[in-house]
Amino acid sequence: MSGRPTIDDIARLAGVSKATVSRVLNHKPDVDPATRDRILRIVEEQGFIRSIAASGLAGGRSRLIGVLIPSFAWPLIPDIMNGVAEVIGETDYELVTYSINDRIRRNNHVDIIDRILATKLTAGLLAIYSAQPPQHLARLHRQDFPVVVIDDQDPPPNVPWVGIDNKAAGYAATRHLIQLGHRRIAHIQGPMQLLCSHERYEGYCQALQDAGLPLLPDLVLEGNFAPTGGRACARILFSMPPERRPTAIFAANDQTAYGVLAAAEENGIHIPHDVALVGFDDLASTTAHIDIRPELTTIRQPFYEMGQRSIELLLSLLEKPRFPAYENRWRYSADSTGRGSHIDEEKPPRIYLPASLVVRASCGSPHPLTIPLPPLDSSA
Amino acid sequence: MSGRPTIDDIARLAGVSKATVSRVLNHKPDVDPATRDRILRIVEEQGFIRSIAASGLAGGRSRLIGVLIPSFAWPLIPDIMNGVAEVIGETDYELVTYSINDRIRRNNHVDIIDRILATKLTAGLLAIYSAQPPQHLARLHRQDFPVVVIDDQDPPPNVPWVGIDNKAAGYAATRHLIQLGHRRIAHIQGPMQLLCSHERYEGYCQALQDAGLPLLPDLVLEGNFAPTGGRACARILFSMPPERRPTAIFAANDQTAYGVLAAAEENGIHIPHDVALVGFDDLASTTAHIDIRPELTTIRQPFYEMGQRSIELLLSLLEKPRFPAYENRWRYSADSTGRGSHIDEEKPPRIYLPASLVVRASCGSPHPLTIPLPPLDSSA
DNA sequence: CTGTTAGCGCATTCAG
DNA sequence: CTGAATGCGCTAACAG
Repeated sequence: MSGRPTIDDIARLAGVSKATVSRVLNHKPDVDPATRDRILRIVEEQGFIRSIAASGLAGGRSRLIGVLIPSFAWPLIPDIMNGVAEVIGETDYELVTYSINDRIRRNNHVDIIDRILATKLTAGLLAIYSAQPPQHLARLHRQDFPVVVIDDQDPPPNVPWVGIDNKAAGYAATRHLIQLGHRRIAHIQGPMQLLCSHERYEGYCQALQDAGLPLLPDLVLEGNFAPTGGRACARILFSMPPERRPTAIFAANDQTAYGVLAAAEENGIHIPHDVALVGFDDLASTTAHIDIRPELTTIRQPFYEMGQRSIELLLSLLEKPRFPAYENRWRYSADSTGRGSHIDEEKPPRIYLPASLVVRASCGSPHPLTIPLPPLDSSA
Repeated sequence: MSGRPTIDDIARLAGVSKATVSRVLNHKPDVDPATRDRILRIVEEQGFIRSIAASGLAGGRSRLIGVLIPSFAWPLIPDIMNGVAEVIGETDYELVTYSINDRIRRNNHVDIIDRILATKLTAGLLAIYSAQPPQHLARLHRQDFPVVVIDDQDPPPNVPWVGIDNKAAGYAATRHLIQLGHRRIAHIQGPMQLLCSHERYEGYCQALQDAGLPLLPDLVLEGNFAPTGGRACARILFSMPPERRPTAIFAANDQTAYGVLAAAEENGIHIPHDVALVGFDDLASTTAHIDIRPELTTIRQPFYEMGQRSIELLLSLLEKPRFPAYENRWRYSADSTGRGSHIDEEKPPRIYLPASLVVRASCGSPHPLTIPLPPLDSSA
């Protein structure tokens, strides 16, 4: 008892065997309520926290959750991670972060996924927006390693996934501009290697079509999800003769829209007076720290909730009894093509979170307004 | 050998005892070079990575590094963490992130520091910009728990620390404006609970004094390190009668400067023509993702390097032989007041990294220009 | 320089 | 419902 208390100390103090203490700590049902309470009280008094390393080793199941992120500088990460951290903070799990580094890891025969598997350090993995080929994740999943994917570009079938309906959101953004009376609506896409870029574009096309508007190829340009791309594309659009120039732009994300704003200023184009602008993402961590004028009408992705839900889902994969499944907590849409995966018997592994349209000044709205998107309406 | 190889498998394949394998893995010097190579080859072939949990348990020294961050959304974090992750990626250590959540943790009798100590999960801690009272960190340090602090508001004496010389940087920013010919230079401070806000302000005062300029109290306002504060303060400054209005503003960080830009636009004030503006930080993760016009003249803090150096320092605290100390790699300035701490015999635990002045359009410079700051010249 | 022996702190059998 | 025994995978003393 010189250092921190160990489970033996607690057992001694409680007058029980350490096996019983262990049972209580692991939420086993078959313990006498009285002794359970006594043990918990002593645990509390002593400030006892059991060693994650030891219990992981002994039980074969660690209480560390891995989070794989492309880069800490990817703007979505802070928002998502705050949600992740909030849920983890309520549990006795901790977070191990793996980031995909530009530079080579020391042992470059073994990639990160191998490393995650080989160290057997973490009990499960949350993969955020992975730039890794999804097959790697599929491999993990196939090996019965619990994985949840957030917004991956093309989630392997049956890998649990949390995200939004990008097509519906693209549809809503475009429809908003149409309802404002715009007829020449441009779209600056995200990088077309990403599935979400395609989906948002599909929503754009669908909205035009549903409104009987023509899809004008000149008004669709591929950006890069960064201001540089938005700026370059907007310059092209703004240099068009007035009669062909768009009166509104749907940018595939906010950063692209920032580039559009810069280009507009260069060209003496006033937003929203001359051109209306809609973005996509509405990151809390960004909007709190910069001061973009005019404020952007945009699609808000619920990143914080994505973080929460994805960790909750992962935890339920790890310990169903403690962290019950979410049958009724969210809307989900089943991928019914699964065959053979052990996850098949589960509820479908795709969780769609509701996005919303946030109307602000860049479309001419005097007062901000948040409009929830309707449930998966227009999805083909 | 059905699952992942274990150290026994390697030992068997190499025809040695597992103790020897362990010695090799732990970089012990006393192993026959030939067998060492053979073992390493087999380790490589098998893709063997030893369990962090088990080796931590057995050796009493884990290979997990804790990183304590206030919030993932704090803008400095991505830049720093990328540097941290790069160094960690070269080692066999992994990162455990602890973030200070607004909400209560489940067991709120035990704060995060206690938790970090109690789980004995991590071998050391990097505390970034902690909003926690520094005494907590001092407690860790006193318990011989290896800690390194980045840019903490008031680092306890003798706790290893990595950062910049804020006073010198504030001095350089202000002097730049003076050299441009400005005489009425305002300063929008950071929140004055933070030490760095005081230091930057001191640099500002010193620069004015050295130039024989009066310190005008009306021109010093306290912001909050966010655009809202910058905007509010700038409105006050811009509403002053022309003869008292500043011709230049030194904002204590870039986010504050963004607020100034917004206020300028509101008031029809042109930057840099009417008012020159200097910021502070120059975060790579921010500038890459937004498109602020005009581009900000600012002080660049080497956050990526801070991340790298702080982890290297922490690693050297943990394993001096493997990760040698940094006697000659950086300039440092000793805090010679230490008494009794075991770190005393070490090289001084304060590492000052060089900042630089980045000249851009917000001061009227047509072309960006980076000027390294001179070594700790003007520090009192 | 190397093998043998004991645990690290805990979860999990298996009896009772 | 509970205690005693066994071992997770690895490192750290020991001897040799």
